Amino acid sequence: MGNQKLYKGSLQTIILKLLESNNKMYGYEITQHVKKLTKGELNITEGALYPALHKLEANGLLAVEVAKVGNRLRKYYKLTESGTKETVNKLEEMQEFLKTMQQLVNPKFSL
Amino acid sequence: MGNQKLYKGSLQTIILKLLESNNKMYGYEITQHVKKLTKGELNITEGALYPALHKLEANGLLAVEVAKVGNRLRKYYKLTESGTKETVNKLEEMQEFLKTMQQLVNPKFSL
DNA sequence: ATTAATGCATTAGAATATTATGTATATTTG
DNA sequence: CAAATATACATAATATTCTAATGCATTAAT
Repeated sequence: MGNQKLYKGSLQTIILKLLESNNKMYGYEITQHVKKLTKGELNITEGALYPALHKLEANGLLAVEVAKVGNRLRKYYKLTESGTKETVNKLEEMQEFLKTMQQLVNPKFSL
Repeated sequence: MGNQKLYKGSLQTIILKLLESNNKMYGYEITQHVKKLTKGELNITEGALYPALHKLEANGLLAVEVAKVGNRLRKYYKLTESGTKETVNKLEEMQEFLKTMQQLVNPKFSL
């Protein structure tokens, strides 16, 4: 790793995209999913994840559904209607960002 | 804009890449260059730029060369040897990051 | 002559993350 | 079966990095 800081600012978008694809997920599941998807490159820490989830919930983009599995608590998050719309925006912004950054650092171009 | 926060963490890399391409640049020049290159999408503020430049300098990646243009002060920054090496690393990390993020948000894939 | 642009810089505050810590249950392994 | 690891939530202290605001001074444009 070492480039963790590049991911700063993209956590919300990542969470929203995951929930768009998977309908509902719980916190721990998200961290493991992302770890696997990125082959260990991105490790979401709890200190980042839970505040992010709570904020998205407070902003009305996510809804919570508590489930009891065995004797353990699990909080499933899913997109609200508003969250689904916002996901589209955030993904567009991300694509725009990636395109721009790609241009900026492309070794083929002299800036 | 609105997606400025996505650029968080990538400023150093952007600066290094610009200096790799242009040999030497001064602060204001960097902001204008980036603004133009990104068609106004990324506006580097002074409060972000100067601390970043000073930090890169303190870390030995940049060297300063003061010039007087007319009656005005100008500080040209250029890569040191160590800075040139670090630029390669940072650009590799950035490419890795962009690739990973691209996968994460690619609408073709269900995560 | 006033405004906008150029050029440096710092400070207060916000946002976002890392690291450490806390609590508790469930599973694996020696 | 005991200990370690994994699962699952969460918060607090701290660090980093940025925006917004402010400040100073020179130069160009209207």
